[in-house]
Amino acid sequence: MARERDESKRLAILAAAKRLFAAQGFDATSVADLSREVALPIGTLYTYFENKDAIVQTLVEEGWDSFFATLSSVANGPGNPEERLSLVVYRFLPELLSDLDLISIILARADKDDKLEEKLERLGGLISSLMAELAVSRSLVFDFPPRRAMAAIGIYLLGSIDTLRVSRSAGIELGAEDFIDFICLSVRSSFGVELKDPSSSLKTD
Amino acid sequence: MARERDESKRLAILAAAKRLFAAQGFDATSVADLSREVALPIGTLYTYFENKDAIVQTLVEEGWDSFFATLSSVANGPGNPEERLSLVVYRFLPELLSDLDLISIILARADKDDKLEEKLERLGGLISSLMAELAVSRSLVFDFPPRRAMAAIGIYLLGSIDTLRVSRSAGIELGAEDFIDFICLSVRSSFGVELKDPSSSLKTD
Amino acid sequence: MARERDESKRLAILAAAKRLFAAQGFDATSVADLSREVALPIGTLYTYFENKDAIVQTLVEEGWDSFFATLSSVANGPGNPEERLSLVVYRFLPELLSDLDLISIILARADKDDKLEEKLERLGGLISSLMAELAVSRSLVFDFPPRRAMAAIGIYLLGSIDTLRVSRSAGIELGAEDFIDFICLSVRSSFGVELKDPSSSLKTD
Amino acid sequence: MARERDESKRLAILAAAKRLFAAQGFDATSVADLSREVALPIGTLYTYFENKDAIVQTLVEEGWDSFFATLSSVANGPGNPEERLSLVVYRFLPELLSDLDLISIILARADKDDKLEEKLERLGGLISSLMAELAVSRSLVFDFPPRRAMAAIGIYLLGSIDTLRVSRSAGIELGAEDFIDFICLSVRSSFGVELKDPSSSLKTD
DNA sequence: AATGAATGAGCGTTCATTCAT
DNA sequence: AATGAATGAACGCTCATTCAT
Repeated sequence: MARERDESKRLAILAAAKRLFAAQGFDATSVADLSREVALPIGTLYTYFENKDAIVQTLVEEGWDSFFATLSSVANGPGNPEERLSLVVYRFLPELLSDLDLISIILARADKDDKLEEKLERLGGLISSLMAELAVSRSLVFDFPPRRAMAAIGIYLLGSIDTLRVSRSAGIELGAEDFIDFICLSVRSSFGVELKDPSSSLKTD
Repeated sequence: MARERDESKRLAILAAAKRLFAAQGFDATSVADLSREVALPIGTLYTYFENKDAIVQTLVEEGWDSFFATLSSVANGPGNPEERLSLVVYRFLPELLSDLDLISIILARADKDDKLEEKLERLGGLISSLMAELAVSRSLVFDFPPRRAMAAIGIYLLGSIDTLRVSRSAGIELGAEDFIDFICLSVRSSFGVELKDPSSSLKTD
Repeated sequence: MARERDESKRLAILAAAKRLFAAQGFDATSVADLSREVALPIGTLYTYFENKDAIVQTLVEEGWDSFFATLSSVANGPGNPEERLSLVVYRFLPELLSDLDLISIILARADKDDKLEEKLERLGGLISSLMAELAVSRSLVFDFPPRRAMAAIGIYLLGSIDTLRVSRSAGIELGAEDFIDFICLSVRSSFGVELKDPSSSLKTD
Repeated sequence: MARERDESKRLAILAAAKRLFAAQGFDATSVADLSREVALPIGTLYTYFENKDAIVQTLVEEGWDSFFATLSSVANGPGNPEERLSLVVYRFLPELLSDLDLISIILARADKDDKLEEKLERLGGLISSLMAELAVSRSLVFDFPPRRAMAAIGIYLLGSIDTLRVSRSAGIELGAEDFIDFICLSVRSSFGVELKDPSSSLKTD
């Protein structure tokens, strides 16, 4: 039998692509660069991916899948709405911000993603329904029509991501905790909900 | 080389470049594309700009200059801090968001901008000092250490910009007013300051 | 390498190659295309043939062998010269024209065939000697020096083949019978010999 | 002003392409080969032709145009039908056969030519109407239904061309005069028309 | 013996920049 | 000064063949 297709090579290609595409951009990265980075001949890259575009697309799709998996396990998981919102902020957001390379690529290629609307709707839906549950549990009337909800989610999420990205480019040291800090502040002053870090809650009470 | 003779041609090149770079990206736009779009021979482009990169750089620099001019005239202008903050939100932000092409380019090339840190500091400084004035005038103690201020400004500004950009790519219709609406809401609940549209204030009082 | 084990696989490869090489050309057909068409792994093709070129060469050689077998059985067979010439036209020519794929390949690769001269001489010899017999039996003096004979045979044979091939490309519906019809006409007016379809001759006399 | 587009370069490219495409085939000739043969950098070839395919297409189209120009000037020219048919055979056919490289390419790419039907109809029309005139002038009733006429023209024309091509590949020395000789013989025995070489007719009468 | 992943030279094409005019 | 044809390195990708399994 001939050699088996080697998943570790596929993953190595994706990892190298993530590094290079984030660092220098998709167009500025040649397949030859990629082949050098991953230490595999050019032809081999084409054994694992149909073309250069398929590499970014896989990166983006698997990235969203992973983010969605974390987000929905947290947003639809057990616990009351406050706890789940805390998890979104203290678990999901740091995971998101930890993969700055991937989100740089996702943002840079948003305009080429033809399932983007679907993804945003899904993302918006998950967070909106969590907010709605929170409103019900608190007997509050949140005045959040869809457009305002969309704007709010976008601003907090994309704002955190992009500020992190840009500040890193500028050599300014901001970290995930700075955004979490600000979002908690905003949530408290807007909704009167105090989000607590679930990992430290074990100790406090 | 680069002998600026006819300002209208120079501006036409920049305008065409803004359109094309925003629509298809810097790398995907050839100098020949640009020459076709602006209906000027390739050689002429090189009379006005040293090379392709100098075109984006000029676009980015003049864009920031224009944004700064508006922002500082408003932030350092006459009126009390509340009024000036209102102008930032109701005058500066719409101007910023109206030039989506330019900010797409600025964001996409942030990582190549070697004066980015300086710009962000200047931007942060302008807004931070306005916030500080607001605190003094209101006798409030805003707990806004530099990192939190940076995060806040980044989130609102970049969040608005990028949400607008991404939503447009996804075919979702959000407009500047949705972001203004959300930011006013946030400012009110965080600082207790009610921002009013200055254009309508003429009539109310 | 090239260990002929399973004759049916070898034939399947040749049949698939004939189809693809005729339809898209030798250079435009990849070994991978061929492997897909014949539903056999690439490696297996190399078990049956040393390389891609050996496949066309085999196709061409076996094609000529088959044509020669038919032609010489008919030209050297029983019957008087008129009957045998009729068989050449009514039996051999239709067989030749029925395998348009093969003759397309043979013609397209004529310039790479290093036994071409030998083949043409053999072909010319078979037909020339039949014509000579016909002359003797009719007590005619055919003025057919070798060059004229060569030209005549080439024109009728290659002319029929190529006109059929080209007309098919152009979507014009010409069939073997049109060429037989014309050749019979030419033979009658040139040599005064009436060629009759041997299959119908059973009935007529 | 910049350099002017240089027609002599365009022609040099076409001439080199004719040589190489005829000698080794279109697919087997790389653009780099062509650039070497014509002693012009690769990029320059793309200044004159959109792509490799456009080069053959130009070659084929301009080739047909030239053939048609000769053929129609001769077939529709002055003189009685016999004289004009003589010119077709003694003027047009030698011109056709003299450019063996070009006709090799035309034949090899017939299946990619999407105006082939149109060309064949035009060619068939020119010759058919000349034959019809000949019939009228001779008060003969030629029994040439379209399919038979098509077959006849194809056989003589393509047969001559392809026999010449193949015989040259095989190292057999046949020349245009051999085909002219055979065609005159066929015309005489089929139609009773004696074709005379127009260049020698000056002397004979 | 049978396989199909691996390979890398070579393909057709592009394009930022130069420079003869 | 203004031009656009010229350039050639570099691009993304293919594929006949090999060889580890």
